[in-house]
Amino acid sequence: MTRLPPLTSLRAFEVAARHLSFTRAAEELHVTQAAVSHQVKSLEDFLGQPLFMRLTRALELTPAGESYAPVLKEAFEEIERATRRLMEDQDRQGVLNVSISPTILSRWLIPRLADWQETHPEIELRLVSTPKLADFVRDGVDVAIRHGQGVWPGLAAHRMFQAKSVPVASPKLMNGPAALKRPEDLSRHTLLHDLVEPDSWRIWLAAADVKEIDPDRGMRFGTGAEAIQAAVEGAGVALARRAVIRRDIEEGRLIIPFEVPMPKNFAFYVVYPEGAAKRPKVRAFCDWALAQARQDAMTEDGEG
Amino acid sequence: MTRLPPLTSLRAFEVAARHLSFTRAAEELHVTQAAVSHQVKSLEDFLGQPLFMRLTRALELTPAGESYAPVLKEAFEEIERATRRLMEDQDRQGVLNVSISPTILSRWLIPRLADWQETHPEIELRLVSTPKLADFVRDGVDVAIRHGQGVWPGLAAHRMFQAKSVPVASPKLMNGPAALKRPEDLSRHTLLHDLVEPDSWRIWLAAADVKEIDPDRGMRFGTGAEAIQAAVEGAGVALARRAVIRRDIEEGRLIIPFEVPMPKNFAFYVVYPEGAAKRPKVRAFCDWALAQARQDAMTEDGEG
DNA sequence: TAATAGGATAAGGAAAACTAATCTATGACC
DNA sequence: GGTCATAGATTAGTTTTCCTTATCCTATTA
Repeated sequence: MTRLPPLTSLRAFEVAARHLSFTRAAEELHVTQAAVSHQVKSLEDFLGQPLFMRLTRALELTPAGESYAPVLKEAFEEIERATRRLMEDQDRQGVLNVSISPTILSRWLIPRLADWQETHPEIELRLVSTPKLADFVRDGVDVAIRHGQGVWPGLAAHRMFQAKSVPVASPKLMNGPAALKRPEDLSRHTLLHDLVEPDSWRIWLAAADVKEIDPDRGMRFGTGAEAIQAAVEGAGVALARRAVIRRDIEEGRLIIPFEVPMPKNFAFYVVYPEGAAKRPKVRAFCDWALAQARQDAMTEDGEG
Repeated sequence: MTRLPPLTSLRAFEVAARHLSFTRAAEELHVTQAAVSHQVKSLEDFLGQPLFMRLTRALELTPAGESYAPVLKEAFEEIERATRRLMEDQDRQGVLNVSISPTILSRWLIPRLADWQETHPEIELRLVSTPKLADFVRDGVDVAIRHGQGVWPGLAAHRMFQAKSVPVASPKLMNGPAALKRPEDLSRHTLLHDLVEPDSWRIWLAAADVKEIDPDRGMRFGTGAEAIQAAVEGAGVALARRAVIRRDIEEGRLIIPFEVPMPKNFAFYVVYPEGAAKRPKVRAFCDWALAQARQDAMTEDGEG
């Protein structure tokens, strides 16, 4: 099979030909005008002939471009239609697979499930609660709620709410020579990790600007609840969401020795494969979850 | 318009679906098996569903893949057909525009023009002899003969023959305190440049492993012939092809003070836009020029 | 004639794509 | 039933491509 021109440049040309404007093509493609200009130029170089005549405040297609553009338009539309069809077929069954970490499942989603069933009786949620991040394709997951910085390659992410973790420890650890006064004092205590968010200490220590402590040392637990239990028993210092340990604080089993400001983008996100943005069920869940999160923000003010 | 999946991954999937093998798809695309594997995976991630079932020594399309592949095949074939049509339309007129530097035009092409007219009477060559590298699109050039390392982005290049340059100077410069004995001695003489190959001294000095001399200093002339004339008159040291200065050497006007081995890939190349590889006229010229160059190699042995 | 609109261009940086090396699974062969 | 060969997956690192920022250029238009 013959070598095709670079597909990115074909796409840029097709859009530019439709708009007869590099600037507007750039908007459609969510890139800059310079990018489109480059791509079209490189396609012209490949073909060895110009596709546009650059007039003063207008573009015009050359005869070559004139004959080329409609074919490309048709080809890309075909691809687009097929892609959409593929996505929609996935939505035939009334089931939506949601991957979600155990903590946020029990603390956040379960209490709101009644609302979901009321507003979307036709869509049955199938909840996959794994500590590890799900692989969308392999695990057949449609949408997930994840903790992170909002950037996952190939995935679309919408911020729900900030998930600020604070260090918690037994009050016993506040006295003595190793008393927890400043973040640096953590070097003399055991860090309690959980596998649901294995990076939380790394993130926290970076935010606290503590470089001397190896974020990987300490003990590992399956879930956050187990790590917190260990903290209650004085085994070390865990990271926990404020909402989760409110009761323990009030009843004196745990204290928060100190806090540091966390970057805003560490938060919970609704996440799905980029191509799934148009799937009605994914859309429905995403919209619902974000609306719920917005409500939280209003009523609880600074949850998590 | 809806977001399309990454086009590179669509292409990889389409080829893999045709072969039902990542390995063979990789061959067709001139990449490695790992590249295809990655691309297909990323497409599956984008779509949120698998397109292949990986059996043990075979690939099988999932129903989704089954319905997707033929559409893509058709779309890419359409693009391919349109591209070929575009290239062939360029060949309507019986004229081929050739960009070529003045020196090689007079020294190499002109003597062989009769042969071209004999073997390809239907194609009229239009020779564009510019010192500077031609812009294929803007200058309407179909094919060029250029000097370089054989790598130009977006262009296909076929090596014709090596173009080894040697330093030449008047015999007068061989004596006295600044006598030319080793490449380092050039620091005490004027470098004579020409605009046709403005980088030749830079390349030569790099090959000679001389770092102390600024390759840009010296005098500049329009053509190699002028620079050589200046060398004859003792103005400095020029770089010239052996064939060009043979007479001057024999008659004692110039000498070659020393030589250094030059990398093999510095040579003259037949060059055209990648997409033009299938154009009959470009093909014809390219084949002819390469055949001529091969003949040279046999009869002259080490020309240039 | 200054302001504006739209494209071109250069240089540097970010992201995607590719490679090399290695690993895994399984069917074939003796 | 052990060993070999085949084909895809995976990981880490590199290369290439692509994109952006900033600036320039030209022709209109106010």
